[in-house]
Amino acid sequence: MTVRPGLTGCGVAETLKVIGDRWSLLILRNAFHGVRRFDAFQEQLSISTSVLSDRLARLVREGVLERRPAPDDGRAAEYRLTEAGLDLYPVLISLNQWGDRWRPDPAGERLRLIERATGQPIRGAAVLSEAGAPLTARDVAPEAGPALAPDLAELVETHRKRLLKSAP
Amino acid sequence: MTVRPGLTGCGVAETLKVIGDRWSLLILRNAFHGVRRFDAFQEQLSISTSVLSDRLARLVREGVLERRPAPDDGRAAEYRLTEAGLDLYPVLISLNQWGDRWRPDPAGERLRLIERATGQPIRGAAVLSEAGAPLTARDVAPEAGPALAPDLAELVETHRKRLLKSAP
DNA sequence: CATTTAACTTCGTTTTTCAAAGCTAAATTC
DNA sequence: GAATTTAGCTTTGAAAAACGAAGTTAAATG
Repeated sequence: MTVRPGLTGCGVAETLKVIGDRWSLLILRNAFHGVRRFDAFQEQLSISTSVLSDRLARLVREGVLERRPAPDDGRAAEYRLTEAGLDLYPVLISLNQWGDRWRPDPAGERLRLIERATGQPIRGAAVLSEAGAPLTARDVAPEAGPALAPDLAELVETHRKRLLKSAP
Repeated sequence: MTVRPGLTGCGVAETLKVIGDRWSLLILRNAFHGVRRFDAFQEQLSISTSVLSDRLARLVREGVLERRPAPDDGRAAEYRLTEAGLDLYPVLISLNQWGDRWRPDPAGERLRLIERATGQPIRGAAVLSEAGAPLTARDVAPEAGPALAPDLAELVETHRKRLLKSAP
């Protein structure tokens, strides 16, 4: 996970620096399913101890998981989602949604997500307008802010101008 | 990107098989910013030609990008987002949103996303209830469907029972 | 027709990732 | 309280991936 030139200065790149390897998101998926212990993660994912150890340590360092001693066993540790970790929920839900839609399983549904308060299935992840209406990529135009990486900013502005000229 | 045992049978894992490496999401980010040509991707990302070539071919094979001859230059090819590719928009927006919130840049905003129809900034990505209200991870309980990987299903059901016993 | 350009391939090297085995300290069993 | 098991790492040699540089092909340019 070395930092490469040109891969910073954008929210996507910054997030991928934290969870953009092949294991972190699967570890976090399990964390969202209530997994907390080293051996429970390892049992689920067929991941080697060295990699799991490394990934957990990194996620802790990045503030996504919190490591605390297990209350019932002095050897064991619990890894729990922090507020920042919980805030990755839309990422996981949107990944799950895409997989369900574009890589469906002929055997049927994989995961049903139910709103606890009502017992109803949730609608899923969406990009929303200020008014709360769902938006597609075509409905949105990006604008470079002051902190955007310069080469990306140029790209974004070119794209924005092109969008302005085409049909809204 | 070898398929590992136990990393299938879940929407998240299926999606990560397509875009879960270090480059694909950055390539797609640029595609959403209007980049279409091999050399334009390469200029933006500091990626080697061999890896870029491989990733683009994979994304085409997976149905996320479409490769077509460039209309203005017989040598060149254009890589454009397919419907499936456009449908990854919530993934990218939620990644961007997390990066902006938890890895802010002191210099200010990076990317502003504007709804084209209204000119207003968008609200962003969210997980929604059936009624359209935003939900956090704590508001949702997962339920295993018939196609969920068996070991994950066990986990999910355990977690669901635990949730039922705790405060809603 | 010689040169440049777009988009790859190939190749040898460096970097990263991996699985398997070993380690340590706490808990459990006898 | 010695022996064994367990949780959670480290270490290590091997495998995989990514890298840059050079080579390839076919179209465009001059």
